[in-house]
Amino acid sequence: MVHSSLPPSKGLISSRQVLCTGMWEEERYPEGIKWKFLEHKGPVFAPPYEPLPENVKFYYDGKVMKLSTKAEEVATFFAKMLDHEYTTKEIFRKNFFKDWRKEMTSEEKSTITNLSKCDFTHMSQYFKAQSEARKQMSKEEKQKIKDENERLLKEYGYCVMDNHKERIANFKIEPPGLFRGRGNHPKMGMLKRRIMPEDIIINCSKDSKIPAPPPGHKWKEVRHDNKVTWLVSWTENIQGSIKYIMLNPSSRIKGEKDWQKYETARRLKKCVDKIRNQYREDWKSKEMKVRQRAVALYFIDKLALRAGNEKEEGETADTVGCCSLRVEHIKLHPELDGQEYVVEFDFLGKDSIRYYNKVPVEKRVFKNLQLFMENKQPEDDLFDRLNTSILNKHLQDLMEGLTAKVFRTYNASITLQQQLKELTNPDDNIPAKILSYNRANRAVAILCNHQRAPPKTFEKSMMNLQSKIDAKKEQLADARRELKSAKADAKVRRDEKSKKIEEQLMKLEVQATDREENKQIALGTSKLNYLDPRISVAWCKKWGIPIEKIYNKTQREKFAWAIDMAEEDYEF
DNA sequence: AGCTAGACTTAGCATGGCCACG
DNA sequence: CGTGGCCATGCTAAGTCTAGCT
Repeated sequence: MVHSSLPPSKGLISSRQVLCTGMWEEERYPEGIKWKFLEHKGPVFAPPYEPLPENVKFYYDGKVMKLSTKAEEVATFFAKMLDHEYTTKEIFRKNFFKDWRKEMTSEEKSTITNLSKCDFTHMSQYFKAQSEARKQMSKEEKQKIKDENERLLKEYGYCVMDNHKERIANFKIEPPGLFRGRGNHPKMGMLKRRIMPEDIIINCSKDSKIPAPPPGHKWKEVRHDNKVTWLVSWTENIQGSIKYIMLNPSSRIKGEKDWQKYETARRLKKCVDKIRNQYREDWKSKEMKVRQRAVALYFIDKLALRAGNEKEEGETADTVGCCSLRVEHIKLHPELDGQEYVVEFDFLGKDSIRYYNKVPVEKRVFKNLQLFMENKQPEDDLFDRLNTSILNKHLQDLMEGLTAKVFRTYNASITLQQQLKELTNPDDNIPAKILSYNRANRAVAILCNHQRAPPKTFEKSMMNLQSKIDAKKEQLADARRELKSAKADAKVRRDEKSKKIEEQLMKLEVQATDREENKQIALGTSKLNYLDPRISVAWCKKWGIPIEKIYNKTQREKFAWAIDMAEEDYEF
């Protein structure tokens, strides 16, 4: 209804044909041109601050204090987070207080000198009551909000890029608030300021209807850059980085890019043996730089580690990837649990997610690691002669378009394909086959270290499921007893009933197994970002599994190109 | 060669709507 | 008819990588 005026396949099929000849870029969009026409309505700004009602009080040092609007707004950000552990953290409090004071009037600044004397509890209670009231709203009131959201989406949520009406991913500007980084972030608690039209750069085509800034305001800039895909950008004040409004994954421009990514990974498949032989040779190189590069690449390939760019110290949480590993992140065990040459990894990766793994490696790798660690302090770089730029330049020489992250995509996708082959039992019914699919998916998630903390309700929900299973077992026993005692003419019907219950039981048991195995593993990220969707589509076709069992609505939209093009014999 | 800005992908967590169940 | 749990979705932080500069 709302998406492209053309079926999703149309543009893609024609570009596939040109892509295969390597002409796609040149033919449709010469030299990095991303579009010819781009029209949109601009961003939706965060709602303005609504001052608190008079009866909601803030107390300083036990006394009521009326705050200026600006100071009050920032105070409400803190009050809304009061239940969170991080409002007790020193860094969070220090950063918050510093930024809050900047918003205060000079009188406020001279009075409010100690955060510990600030009492936000009344404000906090007010917000809790508000959110409670929101939950208690009548159907009509809720519907009204829903309608308004839909209207907003309809007006601002779409753009026209070339001949397609496309969904925009994030057309709402991020509201102001307190920055919460992941892990031990040095900037946690800082004030994320309100974005104004004057901060906004609009990107659209010259011949489009240019979006109007809100009354009384101006855009920072309107530009017409068709070498980029974004519609709107602004500079964020915490890290000083640029934020963008871009298209939804279902859009042509994102879909084609995604497809290209998997095609690059498939090209790696063709030369990965050669590359592996090469880096194994390089373990013996006379040059330290070459050895380090070769060992790092081995880790990236074998363990699906991220590249590991350098980060500015003190600006972000202390996390690492392969090239930025430090001596303190690995332990060498000449022998461990009956295995030789074991490397024990323990470090924080992206999003401060812990990577912990004990890996037996080849003797040569082990000896090299010992060499790299000689005469170094724990906080020294393991690969002191290497960085991602050097590594990627090397990879580029091995294969056009090859970078470190392609190994993750390649290894994830090839693992899924292998595991599906290995685990799918042709005689299984649909739920059992889906369990096999999820297990294959799980193997990938483990490889990519996509872990999650077990859901808070995990134990409880497992118990609920188990009691459902027990009840179903009872029901089955009853049905069987009835079957036995039934008269001949009722037997067939009774038998059918037992069969149906049996199937339901089986389904529940499969569900329990799946959930148990999935306790600490997140499948979503690999499914969305690493697994060539054509593998899954082909598998569904081959075994007669409805695609809806594997991909939800959003995922089907994102992977429309694959659903459309992959046949059951597709090979990654 | 090294550095930084810029553009784009990948990531986990919070939220809220919906549906099964009592 | 209300409630509790689950999953889809939204949000935005945090990575990767390139291009362009010095």
